[in-house]
Amino acid sequence: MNVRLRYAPSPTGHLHIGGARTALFNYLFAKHAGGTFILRIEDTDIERNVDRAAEEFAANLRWLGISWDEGAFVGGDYGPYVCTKRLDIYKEYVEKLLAQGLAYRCYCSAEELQQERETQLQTGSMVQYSGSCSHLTEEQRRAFEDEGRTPVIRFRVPSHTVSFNDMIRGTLSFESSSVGGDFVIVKSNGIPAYNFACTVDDHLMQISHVIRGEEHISNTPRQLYIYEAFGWEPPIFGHVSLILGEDGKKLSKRDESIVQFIEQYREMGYLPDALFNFLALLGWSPGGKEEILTKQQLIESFEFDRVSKSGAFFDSVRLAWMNGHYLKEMSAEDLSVLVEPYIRSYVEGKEWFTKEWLIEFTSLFKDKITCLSEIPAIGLMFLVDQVAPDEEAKSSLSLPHVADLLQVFIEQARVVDEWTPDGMKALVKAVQTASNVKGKDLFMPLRAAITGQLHGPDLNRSLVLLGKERVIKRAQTTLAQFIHIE
RNA sequence: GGCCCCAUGGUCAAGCGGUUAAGACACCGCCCUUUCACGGCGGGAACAGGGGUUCGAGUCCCCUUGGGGUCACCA
Repeated sequence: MNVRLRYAPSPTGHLHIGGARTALFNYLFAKHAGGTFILRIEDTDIERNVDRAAEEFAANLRWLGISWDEGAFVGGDYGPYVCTKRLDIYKEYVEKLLAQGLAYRCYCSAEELQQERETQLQTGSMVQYSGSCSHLTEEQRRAFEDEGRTPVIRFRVPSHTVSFNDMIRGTLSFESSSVGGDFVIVKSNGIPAYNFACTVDDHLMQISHVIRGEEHISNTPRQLYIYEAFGWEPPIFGHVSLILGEDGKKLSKRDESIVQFIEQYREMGYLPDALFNFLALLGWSPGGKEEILTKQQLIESFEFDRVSKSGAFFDSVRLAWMNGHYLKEMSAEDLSVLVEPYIRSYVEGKEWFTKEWLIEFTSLFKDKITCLSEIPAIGLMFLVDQVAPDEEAKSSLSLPHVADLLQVFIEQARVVDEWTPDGMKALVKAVQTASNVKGKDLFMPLRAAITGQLHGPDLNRSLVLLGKERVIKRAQTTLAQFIHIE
C-alpha cells in the first residue's frame, strides 16, 4: 500500500498548536513509512474563509520544519488541492448519489430545523433530523421551489451499525441512530459540506491514513456511510487526543492562558526545532529516556502504538525549558543572527555595534534565556548608553569605600591599552592593589557602578563588551550622581 | 440529556501479568561560582474507587466515580 497522509486545515485563522501537532503527526508517520505527505486546503466555508490564511498556514508549517510533497502551493497528480477548485468534481459525485436515491433535496428552513431541535432537546429525546423531506413527491418539491426555497442535499443514512478500527483506540462502533439523522452533504449555497468534501477528496487523493483530532470521531461514521455508498475502501483512521488548556478542556482559540498560535512562538523567538520536538512529544513518546530528539530521530522512531489516548495539557513551562535547551546548544555565532532583530532598535547606528560585538553579546546571554524576546530586557545594560542603579545596586554603592574605589578604577581604566578579557583581569587586579579592597567589596560596587545591577554576566567580559569609553563614562556618572561623600 | 472517548506524581509520560512503578519539566536541598544563570549531585511526589479473572493485576473484564468530545447548511 502506498502510504499517503494529508493535513487539511480550513483557512479560517492562524496555525494553531493543536493543528500544528496534527500536521506533525501526519508528517512524522508519512516520513517514517517512506510515504507522501499532502497539504490540502479545506475552504468549503466560504463565509469564514480568511484572506491569505492559506499562505500563512503554509509559511508557518514550513517554518516549523514540516514540508509537504504534494498539495496546495506545490501541486501534484491529484489536484487541485483546494476544495473550492474542486466543485465540479463534487457535483459529479452528488449526482450519482441523487440518481441512486442515496441522497435527496431537503427544503426545510434553518428556522424550522432549529425549532425541531429545540423540541427534541426539551423532550430529552435524541437530537436528529426528522427526515421530513426524505420522501417528497415531485409536486411537493415544486411547491417548495415555488415558495422560493433553495434546498440542501442530504445523505440518506442507512440503518445499520458502522464500525472501524482506529489506530489509536481500537474498534469503535456506532449505531446508525446515533449519527443524528440524514446529514447535509451540499449546503444551500451549492458548496459541499465538510463530511462529503472530505470523503470524496480523501478517496480521490488515495489517502491511506487519516490522522486527525479526537473531535472528529463522531464524524467518522458519517464518512464511513459515504464510503460505503460509493463502494469505496475507507482509509485507516487514527484519532489523536486533544491538547488541553489549564481548565482541562479542549484548547479554545479564545483561551488566553496559553499562547496558541505558531506565529506567536515564532515572534517570541522560539526555535522551530524546539517547537517541533516539543509538539512531537505531546501525546506521543518514543519510549526511551531521551527527550531531546532531532527531526530525523523523531521520524525514525514514530509509531502509533505509543500515541497516547488521553488528552495532554499544554505545558508551556516545559516548552520554555526545551527551547532554552536548544538555545544553549546553538553556537553564539549562528544564534547571533537570530538575536539581531530583537535588539536592532537599540544598536542601530551605534559605533560600537559590530558583528563581533553581537556574537559576544549573544554568548553572554544565550544560556540564561528561554526565548529570544527576553534578550532586550536581560541585556539592556549593554544596549543603552547610561544606566541608573537599581535599589540593590544603590545599597552596594552606598558603602563608604566606594567613592575612593571608583576614583581608583577610573584612573586605572584610563591607562589600559589592551581592552580585552586579560586586560580587564589585570585592571581589576590593579584596582585591588591600589585601593586595598578585595572580594565582594571590590566586585560588587564595580558591577553596580558599571551595569547598574548586582547580577549579570561575568564582570570582565561585561567590561570588554561595553568598551572602554562607556565603562569610564558610566563610572564617572555613577560617581557624580549616586555617590554622596560625607 | 443521547452517543462516543479517556483515567500512572502538580505536568509530559515509561510500563503492554511477576519492576524497589523508569525518565523529563516544575519544586526543595547541597555543590560549583566575586553575582545571576548554566552545570553536577540528592530529595519529596503517582497506579481514582469497588468488584471479579489469575498462584500473582498499574497492566485483562465489569461496575461506579471523575474528566473530556460531539450532537450545524463549521471544519
